[in-house]
Amino acid sequence: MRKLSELEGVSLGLVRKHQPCTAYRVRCALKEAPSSHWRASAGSLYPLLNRLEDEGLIASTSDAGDGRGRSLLRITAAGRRRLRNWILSGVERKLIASVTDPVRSRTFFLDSLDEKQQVQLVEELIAQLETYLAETETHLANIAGGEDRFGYLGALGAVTVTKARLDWLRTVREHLPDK
Amino acid sequence: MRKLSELEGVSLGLVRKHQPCTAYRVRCALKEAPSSHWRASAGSLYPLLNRLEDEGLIASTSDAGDGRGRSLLRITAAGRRRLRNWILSGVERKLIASVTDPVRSRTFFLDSLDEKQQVQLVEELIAQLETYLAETETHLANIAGGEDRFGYLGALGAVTVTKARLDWLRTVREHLPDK
DNA sequence: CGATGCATGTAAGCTGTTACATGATTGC
DNA sequence: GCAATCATGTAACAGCTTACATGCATCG
Repeated sequence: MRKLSELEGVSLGLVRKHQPCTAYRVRCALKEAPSSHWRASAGSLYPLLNRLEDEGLIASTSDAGDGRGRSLLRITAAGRRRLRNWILSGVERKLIASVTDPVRSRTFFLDSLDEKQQVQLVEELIAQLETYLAETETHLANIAGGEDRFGYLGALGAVTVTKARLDWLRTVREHLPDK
Repeated sequence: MRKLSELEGVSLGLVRKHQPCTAYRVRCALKEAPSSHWRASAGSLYPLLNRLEDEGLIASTSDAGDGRGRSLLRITAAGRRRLRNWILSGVERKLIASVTDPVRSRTFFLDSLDEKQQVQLVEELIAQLETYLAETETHLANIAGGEDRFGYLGALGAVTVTKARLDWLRTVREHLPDK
């Protein structure tokens, strides 16, 4: 039984959460959250969902009441088992440590810039991260009080981590000379 | 002038930091930090560095004193310009927001598990993250006091974010029933 | 009746991985 | 002399992206 990729796991979970729903709906769900890493391009999602259907993890029924040839997706019993399996696979060391951050990657080489540029860049990054933090907080506020407890907790994670990144960037700023 | 990929930017920065050094040395540098996302497989790095050389961003001189056919890499003036360019590209919204976290992705669908499994998984994740945090802290302590200021600040970022993820996971635990 | 959104898909490409293969050097 | 490390590379594939293409539905 092959391992599900990250996008496959997330997509399967979203089908379960929104079922019955179209593939298009899953795409939108992937794009809704500001913290979502996925571009959820049509080019990845449609073949991916077809693959999951071929493996019997989701089932589709064509919607007779709609002329757009759309099909409604549902997770199957086998799909639920595989989803649980995918969730439990999250304890692997490799996954725990695989948090990427392009901002942090660049910080390592900040001494390539002269001091004036360093200050300018870091301050700009702080401003951008503040905007992004506000977006994640708004999103969190929007889903607060809803019935999706774990959706809320996930969004809370995005806010918490963004705050930490911002704190850290401010520390970096303090290590640079004043203007 | 094509855009450098993340790994290209990081590799170019590492050549600059460790020059003159072998490609193998760059690979090791990528694997040293516990927070490094990159597997830095030979299959990606060697072709990548050859590409950077073809574009004149790094220069190699074969080491006559070594029979292993190894070559020593240095960054060129054009390479330094491109590296600065890559660092400054970090302010793009797309990059700011592209922080992936497989643990968080899975949290969204935790209601697929029964409560007992939820508690067990989250506690296991907390334990794993604690171990990982200890690794990043050890690494930070190892490079503290060295002359690489931004290397230290980058590693500090990894520790800060890991602490935040752990805090958040403990909050998730509190939302689950007691044992 | 035209713009926007819903809905699905293909083709080509980018960026990285794993697995395999080779050989020299160094230290015990 | 044998194992571990240094050193470089190729082939196949995985996973996702962008760009393109198509067409119906809905609302003003």
